[in-house]
Amino acid sequence: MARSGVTKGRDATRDDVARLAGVSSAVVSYVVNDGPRPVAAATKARVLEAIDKLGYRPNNAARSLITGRSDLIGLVVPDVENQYFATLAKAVERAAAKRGVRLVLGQAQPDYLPAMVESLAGHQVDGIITATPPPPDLIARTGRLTIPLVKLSLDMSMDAVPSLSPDFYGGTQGAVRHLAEVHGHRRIALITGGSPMDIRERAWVDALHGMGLTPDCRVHAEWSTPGGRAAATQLLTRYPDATAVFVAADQQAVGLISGLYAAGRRIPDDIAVASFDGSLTARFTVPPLTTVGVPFDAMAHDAVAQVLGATVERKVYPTTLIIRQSCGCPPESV
Amino acid sequence: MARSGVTKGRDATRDDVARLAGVSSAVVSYVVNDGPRPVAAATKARVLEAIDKLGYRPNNAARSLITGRSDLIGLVVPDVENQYFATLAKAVERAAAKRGVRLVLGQAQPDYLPAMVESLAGHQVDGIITATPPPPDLIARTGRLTIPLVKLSLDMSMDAVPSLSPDFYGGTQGAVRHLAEVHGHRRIALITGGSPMDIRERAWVDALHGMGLTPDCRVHAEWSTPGGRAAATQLLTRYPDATAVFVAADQQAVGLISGLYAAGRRIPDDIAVASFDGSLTARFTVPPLTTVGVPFDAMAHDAVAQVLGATVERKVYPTTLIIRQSCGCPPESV
DNA sequence: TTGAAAGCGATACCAC
DNA sequence: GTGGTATCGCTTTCAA
Repeated sequence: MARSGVTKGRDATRDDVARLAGVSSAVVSYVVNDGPRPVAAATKARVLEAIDKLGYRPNNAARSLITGRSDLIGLVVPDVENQYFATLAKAVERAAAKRGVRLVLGQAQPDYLPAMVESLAGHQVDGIITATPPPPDLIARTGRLTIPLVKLSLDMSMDAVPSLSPDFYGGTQGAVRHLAEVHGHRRIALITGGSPMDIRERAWVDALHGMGLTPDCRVHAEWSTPGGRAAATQLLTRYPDATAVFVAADQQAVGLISGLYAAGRRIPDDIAVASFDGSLTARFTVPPLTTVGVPFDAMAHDAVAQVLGATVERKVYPTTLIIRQSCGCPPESV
Repeated sequence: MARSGVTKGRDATRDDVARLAGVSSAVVSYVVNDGPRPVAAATKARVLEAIDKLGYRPNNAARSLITGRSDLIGLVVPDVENQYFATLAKAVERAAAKRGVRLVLGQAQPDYLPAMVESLAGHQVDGIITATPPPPDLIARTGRLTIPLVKLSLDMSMDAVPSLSPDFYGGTQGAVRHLAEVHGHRRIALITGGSPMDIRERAWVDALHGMGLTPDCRVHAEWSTPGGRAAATQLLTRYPDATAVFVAADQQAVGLISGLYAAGRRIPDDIAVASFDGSLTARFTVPPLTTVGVPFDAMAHDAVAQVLGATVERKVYPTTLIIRQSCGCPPESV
């Protein structure tokens, strides 16, 4: 059978290297880890040569067993196919790689999160970052949890789990105001997937109230592109007089645009759209989507640092309104 | 500091459980693994109770050390943010989870693949699935490679690595023929990111030749949405008379559509588009994209099975042409 | 049906 | 500067 590579039976171990180099296994360890004891240059060279010749590669399981660290962190998302989580995963993987840590990716809906956490913990990950909202009884359901857990890009809630998230409130308000103040819309609908009154919904309500408008056109839909597509129908049926929409996630906005287009509506002429996330896809919709940009890299960086021991605790990241054309701004206005 | 969960110092070990249950640690093992020796029902109950009370969770690193298996497999992609790889990652994660295996996700360009493989191997993954094309000297550059490696959704090439891929050739031909035979196009351009003459390019050439047409409008671009966007300009400049395009990847098609739209072209009226991948996003472009559907789940399932020991070797998966409107077909033709 | 004990591969402390 | 060696948590023969 054509297994790949040269199959030399069992991998070389540290003892093999020690034997070939004519040193003790401890020395091999010192060389591999640059410490904790010094090694003579000549000895070191011999060891390195042996390592190379044998194709020796330290066994992380063994190392992990004794050090208690695995250089693995877990990331849980509901669905990586969703562009938003894909972007998050990319950022987290990059941030982890920069620290020499590998990412174990798990997909789980909230219900299954406790089991997923258990599973990852069993694999000795050094920490877990979750973009899937933890059920209230997470801790109860996972026995004692001795490994760091941090929520990434989720509404902050009352649970004890540290949380890193974009400024949902401020970002949303900025976008809604842009629609009203720059483009003069008075009937600005909301599409969200949030549980009753997530932060974005609250921000939309407050923003409209603040401008003397009435927050009465809202439709809830799945946090996904098909969900946004379905929302288009709802919107058109229930609020035919809305002239603008704020969508809580780019993914939904993509579906919304598709639905609006299918219904013969023009964006932004018939209806203006602004959204939240600043995902890659928003640059390439037709027309390009005005959206609230989220600092994925900074958040991912801090999330990794946090589960790995630094203490960031909870933090809110500033967003930036990315103006494109779905809101009614001209093409070259950037 | 507000670390999450109850921190009870060190996790409970199998010995703790044994002590509490008043049995030997071997018995705990028998219970946890349902073998290899039988355990009396009463004893088992006591052990289970102790496990539960202590929140005991087997240490995978230790287990891996002795069994040689880690229940971890590696997946390498160039970029998970790219919708195509996100879809692949989702499918592979699901397939792995079904077998009780977790996924270690790595992002690496071809150049860095050998190092990534080394790193994953160090983490004792049971096998590696790569959607990043291996450089020709992968084996040479990774020392001996004793772990299963399989290429997923990549052109088959001459290297020794087993490969699972969609029917790039047949799928492409089908789409190109559809453009010509159903819609009557005679000038069908190609946009691809392939190295000189990837399979899709060859299929496009052959298909056109087979119909007495000339394959002379081709533009190469990055395998990404921005790449597709850039390709739009190229296409319009160099081949203004092309009335249809076949795009080698949905990602590029999304960018192309965006670029065409920005240039004031109507799809499919001014120019028809068909693409390859059948990704989620293709359903929601404006207009919806006609694309060659790839059986992601079947491929992912087999890839996991293969790296885990079953022997599928190499295989080509049939594709299906998903007719939507970018090619010129009517909305309700499905 | 249960227990004792030998490792799996690597780290790090303690002598030399 | 280098070499023994106990130890990490678990699986699995082998005896009892």
